Amino acid sequence: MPEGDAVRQLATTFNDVFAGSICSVSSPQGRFAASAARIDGWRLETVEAHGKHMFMGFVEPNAPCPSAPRQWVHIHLGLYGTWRFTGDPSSENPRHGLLNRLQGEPERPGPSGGHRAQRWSVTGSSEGGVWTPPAPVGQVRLRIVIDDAVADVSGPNRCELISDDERLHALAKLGPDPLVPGARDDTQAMATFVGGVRRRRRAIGELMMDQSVIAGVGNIYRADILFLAGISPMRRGDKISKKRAEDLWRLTCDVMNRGFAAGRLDTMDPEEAPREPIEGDEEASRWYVYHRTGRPCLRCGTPIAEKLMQNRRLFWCPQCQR
DNA sequence: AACTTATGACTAA
DNA sequence: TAGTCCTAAGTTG
Repeated sequence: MPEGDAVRQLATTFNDVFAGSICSVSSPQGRFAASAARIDGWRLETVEAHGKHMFMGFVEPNAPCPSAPRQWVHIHLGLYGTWRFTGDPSSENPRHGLLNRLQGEPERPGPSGGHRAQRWSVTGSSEGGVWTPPAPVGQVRLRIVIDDAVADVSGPNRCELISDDERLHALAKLGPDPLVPGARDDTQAMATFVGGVRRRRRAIGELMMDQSVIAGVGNIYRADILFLAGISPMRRGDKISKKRAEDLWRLTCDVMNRGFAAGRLDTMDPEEAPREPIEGDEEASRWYVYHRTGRPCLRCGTPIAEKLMQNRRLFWCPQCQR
């Protein structure tokens, strides 16, 4: 159940642990079997994230020319897709910062840090120096196995094998991604977002979830970022000033990058979090308004409101957001 | 066993 | 706006 920060984390994990390796690709569940067979034994070259979409680029290991076309596995996890990872406990592959960490090494800072929200375990059987991953659990659409790690995805909304052109076509439908490095100060990206908002009469609460306006924002971020921006989710895009829209872009970059760096979708500024957990309001230490219907706003005490917007639950503070 | 919920997005009407 | 798709976990009976 990811928003853009989690998808970018997943891409980072794949680049850290799986990229460069020859992969056994299969579909234990069967629904991706034909496509999996086409790239079984290929090398995973690179993994890219844009918004909630992930593209895994595979190349033939003995491709005749270095610029041979890739085949991309295009994954969109949707509402409840998940990846599960398992690593060989005896692996000493230095790429596995993650595995090292799970075996007790201190956290590694930097851009590759923070995989905490991912489901990793270190297990499987080893005989004669050959690691065998555990059997897939549940409905595994796609399994990718390398020498000392396995990744299983279940429940993806989309899982398809596509060409370079098809990938570009998918990317063309997406708005700017606030998690692309440098996005905050990318005047082009900001202008695209600001234009996408101010050109429309639709409510900003809907526009923030529209992946063609801004890619990667989901139901938690839209609620809490609009709270932090002090903007009512019902305000029409064309009724938002240029300056407010620009501030909203920078705020979104800041908040989502914090979530990405932390490996956890928390929007709360630690300074503002309640000093002690509030009975029956556990969300209050993570989020300002998300999932806090009827609870007092952390800033003004007004009960948090809820209504359905585009069939998703929307939360906001009627006092703080105008 | 049935029902509800979830950080999503598409299509038809 | 309603229906559809994808899956697992939690709650209710």
